[in-house]
Amino acid sequence: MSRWRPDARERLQQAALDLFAEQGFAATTVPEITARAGLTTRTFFRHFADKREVLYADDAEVPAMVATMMAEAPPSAEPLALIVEGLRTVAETRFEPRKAALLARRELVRTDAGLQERDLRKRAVMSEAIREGFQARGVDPARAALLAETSVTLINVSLAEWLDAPDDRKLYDIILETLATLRSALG
Amino acid sequence: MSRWRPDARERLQQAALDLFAEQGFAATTVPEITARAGLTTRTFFRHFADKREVLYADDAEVPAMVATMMAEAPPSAEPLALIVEGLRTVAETRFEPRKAALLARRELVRTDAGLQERDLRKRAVMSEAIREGFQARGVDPARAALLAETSVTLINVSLAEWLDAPDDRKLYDIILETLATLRSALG
DNA sequence: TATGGTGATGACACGACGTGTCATCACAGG
DNA sequence: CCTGTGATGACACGTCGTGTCATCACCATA
Repeated sequence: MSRWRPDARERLQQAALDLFAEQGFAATTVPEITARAGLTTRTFFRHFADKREVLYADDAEVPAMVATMMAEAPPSAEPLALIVEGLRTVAETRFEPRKAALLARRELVRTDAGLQERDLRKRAVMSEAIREGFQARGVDPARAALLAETSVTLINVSLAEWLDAPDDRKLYDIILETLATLRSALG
Repeated sequence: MSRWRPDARERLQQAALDLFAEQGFAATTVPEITARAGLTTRTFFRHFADKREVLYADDAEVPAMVATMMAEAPPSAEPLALIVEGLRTVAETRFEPRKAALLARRELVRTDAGLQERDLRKRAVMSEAIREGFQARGVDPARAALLAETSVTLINVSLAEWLDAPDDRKLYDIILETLATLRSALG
């Protein structure tokens, strides 16, 4: 038997999610989490930068994934088509299969200002990745920033709607509708 | 003579800004700030919700101002025209006269992740105010959310560009350019 | 003039977060 | 068998932010 039970990170994450669901985010202390996971407080902060990060561990690689997608797309691809295609992949691989978890997280975030700020930061990181992706493709900086912010707006507005929609609604379809709405609004 | 020197809030704000400029945000403690202002730590937190808020005190009333403007605009106004006109007012009254302060704040925010999160939260609050303004005018929820997010994107992308532009460039002109760029990018 | 209310501040304790640092010790590789 | 490595424990510590009670100039009113 090894010195410690394996999967410390996963145990911490599970304990944290359980406790947040039971008593809320703010009311849960890090020592409580680590006690349930059978570890020490210090170890929690070796795996997660802070208490909020544990809620976003599953999304850590998404920006890099987006960057890769953008780098590998054919040079001829139009920015808007690139966005739509990218959002489709992210929607299908990262969001559609996790609706319940995303709903639970949204509920938690709603209750805590600090979590809202962290949520916004994650969006900003995503926007930054997209912006860099466009700039690497030769799009000029101002346009790249604008396209990136707009992409993030598209996914977030659509995501919010999808989370409240019946289960048979596809996120990708909502994204397309949202894009159409945006176009008509700027008409 | 009154029991305490007046303007406690302003003194705290000034002391904080000075110290942040001298030693950075993270390296400055709240007791340092209050010592310089001649007050106690507890008093700081009576005037500002947390250490970061002191940097945003001057913008506290902006969302309410936007809400008022939107409520008072003639019912016939088109959403897009409303946005442009609103951004013009905000640009001229709240941003143009404060370029130096805004540059200094941006520099501080750049150095601290926590400040970045707070900055994003302020944008989200603004977006929320705009969204509610549109909904109160009868715009349907999805469209209102989209218009609000897009408005905030417009002002932020434009603001970033304006802060780096020569002093004779007008923020409002940059906003118009940004809007044109956005239209063409979605075209 | 007296009196009682009010509102801003001080003083103090405290819990929680997050970090620095050193010790421990199973495990892998030579 | 030996040695380095990497994950964890143990512990101290600084900072943030809140709860609570005391203080006391100022003000309104009788």
